[in-house]
Amino acid sequence: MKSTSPSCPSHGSVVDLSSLRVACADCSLSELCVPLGLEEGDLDRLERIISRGRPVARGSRVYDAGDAFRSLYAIRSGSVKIYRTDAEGDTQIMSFHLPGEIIGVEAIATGTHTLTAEALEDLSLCELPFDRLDTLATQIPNLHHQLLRLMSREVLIEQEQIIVSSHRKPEQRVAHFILMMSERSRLRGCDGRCLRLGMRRGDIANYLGLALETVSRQLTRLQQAGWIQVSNRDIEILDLDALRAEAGITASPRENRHAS
Amino acid sequence: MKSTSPSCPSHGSVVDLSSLRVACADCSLSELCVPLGLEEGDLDRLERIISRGRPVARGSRVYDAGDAFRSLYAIRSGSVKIYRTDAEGDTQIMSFHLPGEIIGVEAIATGTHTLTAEALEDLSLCELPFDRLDTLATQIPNLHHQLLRLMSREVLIEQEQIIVSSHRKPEQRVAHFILMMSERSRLRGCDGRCLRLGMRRGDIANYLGLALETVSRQLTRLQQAGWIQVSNRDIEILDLDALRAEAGITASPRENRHAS
DNA sequence: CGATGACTTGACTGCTGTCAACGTGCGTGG
DNA sequence: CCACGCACGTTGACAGCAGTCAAGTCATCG
Repeated sequence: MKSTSPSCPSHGSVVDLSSLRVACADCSLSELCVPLGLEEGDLDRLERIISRGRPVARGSRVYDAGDAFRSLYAIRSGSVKIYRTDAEGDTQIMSFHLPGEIIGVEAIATGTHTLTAEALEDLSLCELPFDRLDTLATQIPNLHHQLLRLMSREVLIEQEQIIVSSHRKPEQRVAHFILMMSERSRLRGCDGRCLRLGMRRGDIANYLGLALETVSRQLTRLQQAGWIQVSNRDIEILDLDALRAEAGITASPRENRHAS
Repeated sequence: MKSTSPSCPSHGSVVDLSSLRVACADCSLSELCVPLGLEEGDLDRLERIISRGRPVARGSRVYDAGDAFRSLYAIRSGSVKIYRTDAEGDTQIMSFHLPGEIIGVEAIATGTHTLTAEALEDLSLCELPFDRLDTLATQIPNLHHQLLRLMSREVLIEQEQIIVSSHRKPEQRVAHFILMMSERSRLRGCDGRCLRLGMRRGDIANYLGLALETVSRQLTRLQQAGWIQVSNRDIEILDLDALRAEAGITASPRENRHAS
């Protein structure tokens, strides 16, 4: 089962540390992040409240369920899994997040985190204190809109997940998962054909509501069909159209989901 | 299989038409709706942009997928199902909504409705033009917060649904569904022990990602166990604790989900 | 009162979860 | 540098449950 390992430069190389101090305007992720659509001066004011480059080691938490909600976080590098632990002690993974994405939104309503965000790899984050962000939003209409859109987008993403996890069969879920991650990688500037999954098979299975073995079997099935090339946690997409067909994707407004 | 029909006054009697013109402050649903937390004067300004009492006949649409997004709608009476139709023509029900709840939030990000909202019964709605609401929100910080919380709550609700539909077994899904609807009825002032479901079995099945027959079987099973009493679309809850146990509910922050 | 659609119940099949064994890669320590 | 151990991943066997198909019952409305 040894195969030509899909070797993409992707994010094996973490963001250069020297870049951690750059301004939002110069950040390679700025198009994905909050500043979108802001004027020069407004951007300045926003930047003043953001603290950049907070590092989080793999396995550590960005925030824990039960923590008071203080900030949103923008991921600069690394990836995050967000999960909920119920009273029985089962954990249920709600989402994975890649650089350029903003996490913490779900806590705005309650003021308390109900979910836990854990680093799948070493992270670097930008912290956006919410009270100040909120105050600023009342002064900068564009920022206000950006916040609303951010949350509305979250709703859309979750709707997609509801459909996938309640109406799709295992093969469709796995294919969809690969496509989704690929698409989001592409937004970050990666190839899109190649992706490195930061999470274990069990995490994927949990996220998709499947058994670990089912995910594994589907991956080998997709590989045997020639649609993808799997090597450990690296996946190369060989036949995008076939995968799309497999996922049951037709003409959904995909560009609206993780891009702005 | 004929049974003592659970006869609750609930919303068999629709809201008195004469009440449709009342101000938000006098509306029995005001605690569930936007005005929450607003000052006297602010409420006035908000009310001026709301048009009240738009009727929608059962089976008609409040908005259609593809429509331009113009307004949010608060439900005054009746119930709504919101669904998505994919390119294969399959419809997938995303949510049901009861009086006091606000629909349309998911379209804010894109500016276009991606879902269709259809009346399960005759409806009366309040329309909240979004551009004016949005403008007002920049002037009234509390309204701005209320909008954010509204959307964040939507995120929480959908998270719950993701968990239920991807991690729970059929018996848990059905039990959970009954509890959820009951809880939301209770917020509207109904008994909570009795509820009338406006939707068909097929709708419930679609929503929960199950086969129609599975829903039916689970309902009869719950009835045979003595937890509930089913009579057509009326359901009476006989043993709340047993149902909760069945649903796998333990100590989730339930009060944060549909209440403010 | 009949027709139509909604719901229930039954029989059966296929798929997915579970359990279990085996393979593989990686890091550690000798 | 190699050997070992451990965690992760894959593969196989099997059983149970949910989906499908089909028939039958019930409610609603003209």
